[in-house]
Amino acid sequence: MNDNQSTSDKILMAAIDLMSEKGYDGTTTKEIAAAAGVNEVTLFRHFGTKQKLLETAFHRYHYAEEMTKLFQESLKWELHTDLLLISRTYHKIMNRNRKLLYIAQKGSSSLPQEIYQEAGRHPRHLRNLLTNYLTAMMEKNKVMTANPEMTAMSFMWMNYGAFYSGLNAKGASPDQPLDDFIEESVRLFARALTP
Amino acid sequence: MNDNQSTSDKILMAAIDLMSEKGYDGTTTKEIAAAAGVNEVTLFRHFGTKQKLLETAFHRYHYAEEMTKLFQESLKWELHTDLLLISRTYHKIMNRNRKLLYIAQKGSSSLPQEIYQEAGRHPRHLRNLLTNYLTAMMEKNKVMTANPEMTAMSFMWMNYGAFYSGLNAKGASPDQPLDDFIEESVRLFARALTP
DNA sequence: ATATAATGCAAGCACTTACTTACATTACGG
DNA sequence: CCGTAATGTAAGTAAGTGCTTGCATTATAT
Repeated sequence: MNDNQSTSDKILMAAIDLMSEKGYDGTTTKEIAAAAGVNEVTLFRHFGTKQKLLETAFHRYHYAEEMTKLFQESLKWELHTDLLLISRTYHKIMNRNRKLLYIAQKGSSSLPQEIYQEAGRHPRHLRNLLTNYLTAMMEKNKVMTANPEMTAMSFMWMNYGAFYSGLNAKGASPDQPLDDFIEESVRLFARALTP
Repeated sequence: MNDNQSTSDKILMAAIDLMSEKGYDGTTTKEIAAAAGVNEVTLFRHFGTKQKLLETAFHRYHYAEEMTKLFQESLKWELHTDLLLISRTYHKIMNRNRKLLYIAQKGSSSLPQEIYQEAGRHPRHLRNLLTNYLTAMMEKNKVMTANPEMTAMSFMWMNYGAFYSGLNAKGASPDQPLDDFIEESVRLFARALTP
């Protein structure tokens, strides 16, 4: 049981890579083992089951508490500056866990529900934080909107859409278009919400 | 070959229903036949292959020319009114083909590329139409933005995100939250872009 | 009423997949 | 250097999958 860290990791990484491209059902244990440069039996000795293998991978999906901390500590209560920071952090987190999110998105009939819950946690959390922020800004007379929750949703969905439409799909892509989008969209929201 | 329309349709509908939930790989031909109330052999006699069955289903994905016609005929050159119409039409089209889009989104290693292309056609098309519209509105001094293409993308991704996050996932849902979102988000964009 | 086409049924085939077992080989720390 | 743990190799199992075949049954149209 004293896992050779390196071997387990190689298998996990290979599984994540393949499954994020071909889905859980479409990826075989033989493929994973081959991609990891390891015998298929070793895979089963480490994880017992294909499903447990993926669950282990998702366990490493450490939900970033970054967002909570950001909302507690780093906000300047200046709309444009804050939205920019929020959007950039959002994409950083999503990007870091991109492959796992893709796996959850593709889904499968034989996948434990826990995985989908984990994948949906971050967006729901952000929606709440953002709604509260906008409400507080309204009380400071620094934001004007008829419906802070819907405004928060709009901002979230815009970034969600940008992420899943593969804006930053390539591995070490230059990220320039992403930055352009973030700046332009934040400018738009700031202008719309400023009283 | 003179297909009994009703039988073929039952099979196609069952396939779309199941695959949109469990993915192409996760759905068996036996299941499809059972859900259609038909013998599995009948399925193969009609479509020959599981893959050809899905391709036939996608052939019914009649890409709505509605959008093009809308941009040619129905625009009032009044920002708020036009964005509202565009957003509503977008969600109408997406919703009509929701299940097929879900199948493409889940994907599979053994799915013909044609299917993904078809699924991506509508968003790309809308982006172009919307960019051109915003540019024209700028020339009329009715819209102000530094980057019409990015603005179009932002609007598109926002609606794309709202759609895929399952805002309207339930079959005959009341659609009230969707309407709320559309109105609030259009108001926001109109305010941001009005000079 | 009879020919023709569409469907059902039972069985099976060829192949893949997740997973197992038994045994040989290597790596490695005390 | 030796014992133990980790890995490789080969073979196989049980179940599931897409798909086929042969034949019986039902519907439909002329």
